[in-house]
Amino acid sequence: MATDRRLGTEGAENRAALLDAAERIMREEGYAAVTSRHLAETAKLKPQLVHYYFRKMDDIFIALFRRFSDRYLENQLDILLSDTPLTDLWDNTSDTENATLMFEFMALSNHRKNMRSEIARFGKQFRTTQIKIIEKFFKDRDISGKDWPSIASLSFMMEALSRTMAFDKALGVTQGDADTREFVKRLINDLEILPSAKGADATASRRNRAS
Amino acid sequence: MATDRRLGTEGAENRAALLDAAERIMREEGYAAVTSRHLAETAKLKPQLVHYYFRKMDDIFIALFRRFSDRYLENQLDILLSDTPLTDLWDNTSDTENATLMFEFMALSNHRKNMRSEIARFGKQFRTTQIKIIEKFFKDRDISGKDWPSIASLSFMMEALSRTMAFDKALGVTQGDADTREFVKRLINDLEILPSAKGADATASRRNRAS
DNA sequence: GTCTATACTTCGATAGAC
DNA sequence: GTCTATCGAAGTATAGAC
Repeated sequence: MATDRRLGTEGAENRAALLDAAERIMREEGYAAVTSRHLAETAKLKPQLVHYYFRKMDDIFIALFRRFSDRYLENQLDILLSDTPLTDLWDNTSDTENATLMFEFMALSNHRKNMRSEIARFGKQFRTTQIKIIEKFFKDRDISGKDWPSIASLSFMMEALSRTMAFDKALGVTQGDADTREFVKRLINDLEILPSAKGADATASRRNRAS
Repeated sequence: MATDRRLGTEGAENRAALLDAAERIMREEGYAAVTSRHLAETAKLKPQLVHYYFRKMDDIFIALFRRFSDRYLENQLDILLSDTPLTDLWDNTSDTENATLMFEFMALSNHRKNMRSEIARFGKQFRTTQIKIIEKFFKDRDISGKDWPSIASLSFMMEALSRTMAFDKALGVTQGDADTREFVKRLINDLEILPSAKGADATASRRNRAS
């Protein structure tokens, strides 16, 4: 049975190298290309080392996702303090590199079921913060809902549009892309140009963001 | 080298059984689980038959995608003649089964590069028809753009929202989901309730679609 | 026209050496 | 604490039998 087999330490250099390699392979060739041998080769290490640092292949994906999501969520928190949170939120989700990787993780979760809960947890946490950011923004500027969709809905929409745009771009499907980007950017721009209720005039410090 | 090895005929029953099995595996376990042995087992056939009907594993995915996309596009064409094209378009893209499968194909295209062009071609064709449908709808009802986004953009947005909703649902991330669905449904409903310019009153024949 | 026997490649994993 | 020798299982693919 699973004995007391040795395992590499968390801080080890080679461990990080393997994670880096795994991330690269996932992005460039898809999760299914992350095999112990291919991974080792990419990291310029012996294949057996993969199983020294990660007992099972699953563990690589888990560790990699943790590293990815931790960074992502941390990054997202900064937006709470931003002057232009909507723009930042939009740019953050539109980033092709991240979107590609996230896409692979989502696909992976359909293949390795133990990844599901990890990803779902991240997704919820991400959306929750996102909602907080928009809420704060609306409150700061005294923007009321009117016939707008709810904040949660706005949050979802922003994410859906930017994410899909990133996916489509990767595939090469571009109809409606530019128009939508412009439409959203203008909407965001118009909203962010409103002075904050807190007193400080935000418009002065803002660069012109007409795309 | 690649000799004149035999190959099963297109109409063969076992061939269809293999495609069915492949589709099921893809949906339930992800594309990476479609291996010759697992596939054969699912279809209750000997593993070697896989390579009799599909010379390479790639060929299965190509054939499967063709079958899928042909049906999908055919289905989409019917919407052109529908009384309630927006609702149909929305429902069509929201369908979880199809969305899941499409998602897998997209992920697959990052792993098997020869799938990319297939999928991109489908994506473009799908979006093009979608744009035509909305164009026709707007024309029929004399709806003018005003400060609306362009038709291409509307098309993109609808697809993005419904697709993302289907993905998120599969993952279990639901914040903003219900609100958005309601928001879009109401929007669609309001638009479709307008009488067609062609004379015939469409509203009479329509069921009440308030979710 | 349909299927099987078989070869060869790659994968994940562990026990044990340094 | 780090790495290697090695194994059994699973993967793709082809030549040849029915």
